[in-house]
Amino acid sequence: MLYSKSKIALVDCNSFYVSCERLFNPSIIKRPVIVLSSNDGCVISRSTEAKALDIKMGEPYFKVKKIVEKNNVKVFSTNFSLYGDISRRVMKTLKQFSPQIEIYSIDEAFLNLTSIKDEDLFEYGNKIRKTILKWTGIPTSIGIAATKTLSKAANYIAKKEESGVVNLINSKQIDKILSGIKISDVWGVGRQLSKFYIKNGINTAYQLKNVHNNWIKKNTSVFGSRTAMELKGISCNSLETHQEKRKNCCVSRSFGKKVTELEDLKESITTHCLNAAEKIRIDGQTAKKLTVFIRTSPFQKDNYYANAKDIDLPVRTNDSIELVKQALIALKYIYKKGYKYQKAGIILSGLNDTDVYKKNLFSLINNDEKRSKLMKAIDYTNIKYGRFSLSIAQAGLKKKWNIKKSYSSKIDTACFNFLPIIRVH
DNA sequence: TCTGGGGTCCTAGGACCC
DNA sequence: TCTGGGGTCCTAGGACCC
Repeated sequence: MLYSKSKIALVDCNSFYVSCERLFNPSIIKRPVIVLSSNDGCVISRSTEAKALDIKMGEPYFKVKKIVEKNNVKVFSTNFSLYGDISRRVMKTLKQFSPQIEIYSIDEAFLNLTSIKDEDLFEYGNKIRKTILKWTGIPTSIGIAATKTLSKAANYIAKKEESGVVNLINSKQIDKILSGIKISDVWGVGRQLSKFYIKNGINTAYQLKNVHNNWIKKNTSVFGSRTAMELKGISCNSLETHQEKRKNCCVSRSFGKKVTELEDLKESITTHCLNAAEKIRIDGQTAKKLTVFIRTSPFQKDNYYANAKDIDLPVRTNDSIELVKQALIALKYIYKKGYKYQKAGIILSGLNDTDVYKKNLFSLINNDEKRSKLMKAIDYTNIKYGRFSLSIAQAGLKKKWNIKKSYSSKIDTACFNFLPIIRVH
């Protein structure tokens, strides 16, 4: 008989971006708060109070503006460097509770709690929660179960419970809890699968758990059957405790206002390319292929245009200057006059460690070394003196296409001026 | 007027080989 | 007129995640 003894906790930060903003602005703790995506486009984080006002996740900001104004909702533009920094603090704290941790996203992590006794799990979850709150100020919810999918489900329920912790190990409530979870809310079941399941009379997590294996295997992908198995308590997704390096690196942005000129597109592609190149250099990687893409707004059906161009790099590289050169060649291939462009981006792919770097016949050895030193100098300067202290002229200085950011808290955790002030009398 | 960004994995089908 | 069979590798596109 298959029996899984593993105990996995999913720790998930509540309304993470909102909680980060609240750290530096306690006056908004009880108020409805939302955080917007890049360009102030969509709602990507909502406080409980904002959820209660029926502001939906992912909704375009202009559609909820009325609710926002009427209810005095506090609005923030994204501040990703802040969220990244707080995230690192949370994860560092979590590691103390289990060295076997998989950082799953900026605001959640799976922990292996197999070494904790069953009867102590709930209390242990509580302790994790309290410590994270005390040390970082971030509220969390914790779901504990035998598989990742079940711990996700437990977490989903924990979000709604006062205690913030739900433990399904040895629980007699599992089936009851799964009955209360809509099929579309199951981890791994997206839009398409939901539609398919509902068509076949499967409406809850509990029903999916009880569907016969053969039917699942015949009608869905391995993905589908893994999810169903995990609901039964049989682990199919193991904990990935060491972080793999990324395989692709994409940097893209929508424009603050529509762009028509090649010159502006060149500036933005150059800027994105420099960012992407810096990212892969930091990870010690080089790219084999580069893709540039541009498109008009997909919501504007008339005169829509989207295109992408791949370039196989003659030599795998992370050299900004070489990458920009190739990116601009790619851009010229796909640029067409007469369109109002909404977004542009670049993808570096086929990433590999720099030491796998194989010089081929076309590489000029001396030049490579000089360039590599130059890149190191650029990265060092930009880390020390701030982003874009050193750039190349093609990236432009005016950047009139640059993104909108009207509601930024401008908090920078690397800057003393933003430290909260505590007055002691 | 205004609709994010960055990832991963799976699969089908084509290219290629013997 | 008749046009194999089986295997691997690669990639684009779809689906999913946060």
